[in-house]
Amino acid sequence: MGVSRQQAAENRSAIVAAADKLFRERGVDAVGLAELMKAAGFTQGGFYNHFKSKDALVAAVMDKALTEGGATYASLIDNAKSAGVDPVKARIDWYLSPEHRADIEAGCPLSGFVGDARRLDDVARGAYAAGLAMNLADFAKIIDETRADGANSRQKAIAVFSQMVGTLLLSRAVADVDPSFAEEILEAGRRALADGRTDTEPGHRVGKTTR
Amino acid sequence: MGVSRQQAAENRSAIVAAADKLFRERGVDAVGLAELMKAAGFTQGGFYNHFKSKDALVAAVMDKALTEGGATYASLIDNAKSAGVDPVKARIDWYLSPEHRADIEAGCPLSGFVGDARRLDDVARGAYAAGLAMNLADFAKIIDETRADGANSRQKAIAVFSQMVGTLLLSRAVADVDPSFAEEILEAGRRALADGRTDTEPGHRVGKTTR
DNA sequence: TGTACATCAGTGAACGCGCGTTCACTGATGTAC
DNA sequence: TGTACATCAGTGAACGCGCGTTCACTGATGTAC
Repeated sequence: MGVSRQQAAENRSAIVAAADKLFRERGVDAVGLAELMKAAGFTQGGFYNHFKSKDALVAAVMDKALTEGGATYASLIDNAKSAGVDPVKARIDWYLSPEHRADIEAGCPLSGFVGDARRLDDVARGAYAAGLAMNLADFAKIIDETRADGANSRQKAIAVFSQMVGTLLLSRAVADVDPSFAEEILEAGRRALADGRTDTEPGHRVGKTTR
Repeated sequence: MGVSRQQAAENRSAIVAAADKLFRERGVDAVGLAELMKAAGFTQGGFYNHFKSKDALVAAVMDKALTEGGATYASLIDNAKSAGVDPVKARIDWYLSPEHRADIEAGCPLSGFVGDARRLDDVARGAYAAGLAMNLADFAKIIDETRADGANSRQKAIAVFSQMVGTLLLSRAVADVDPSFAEEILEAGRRALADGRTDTEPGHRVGKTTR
């Protein structure tokens, strides 16, 4: 239909954004290209002007979701710091909130795709692994900066993030069927991380924090 | 072809077993009934003698995997107890082993299906939630029985299990692409749970356990 | 700056293929007498 | 216990459908002169 190069680039982004949303919601296999292109506001045939295959789109989605996720985190942490709030606690509280559990589409892609990553093609799996590595490095850096005892900050970052991911996923898996069970899981995760943070907290604060 | 009732029941089990394996490996959507029936040793048409739809099979798989998973756990714990080993530690060590990470097909179905559970139909989701509830109740009971301070055993069981699931899934997600990263994740999870067990350990043992 | 043409992001129909499901048929198993 | 028949787990071909992908075509954008 004749479209400027800039418009074409924006259209490509719209396709990736629609795919990101639909893939997390229903899984990559369950979303067809016709439906996807329609959701992005186009007709089916245009897809191959932007991507050479569905796999290429999946890789692009992975890349965008994980890069963008990093940026979202960074601003969350900056806000927490400038508001004088403990950025580690801010991150955990957001991660294990009912809001984040409900918002799969815009939530953490590392959780959203963790079950699928293993089954995707090489490029997409590489993007996932790179995104996770970046996220953990960020997290370890924050722990280093805000904790008196920064020793083993990377190991702590991995352990805390694993706890966050496991808690969120289990809570999500049962949320539709048994909401109070889902809430109990979230709460147990929050408490464990609050208690566990005696390890990673500044020396003068020990024990539970009140919420 | 004329087959006894008992043989038919065994054949049904073979279909469920093949589906369990294939669904975990590649995802429910990626496995077709023709391929599935062939893997179980039958032709495509026979499927509907046993299940009224693919969704019904999914529910049956979920039910079988989670019930059976409970039984496997129980025997693991019994063995640990009779060998004089801490059953909580035995469970964690097995869960976060490279062997369990590699063995998705026969491993913990709560991890194997956690990413998919949300997207399955009501019956399958219900089976998943019930399986998780049973597993956590079991785990809490073991903590109660083996720990001096059994207070909040259910909350501890949830938190520890979430950590196990998150660690295993993240490790699995990057295992193909970056094996040493995957190993680092597993190790960080093991250490966190060993340290964290100061909470759930008998009073006279505090601090890291050597491995 | 204006004209002529190549580019390429769109459209929408069509392709072959494999999906879940249905069907007519087979023949040993299980039942009735 | 033996015979006659109904049952039903198998087979394998066929169904319509939606999938990922390809194609011929359109026409505004972008480029060459």
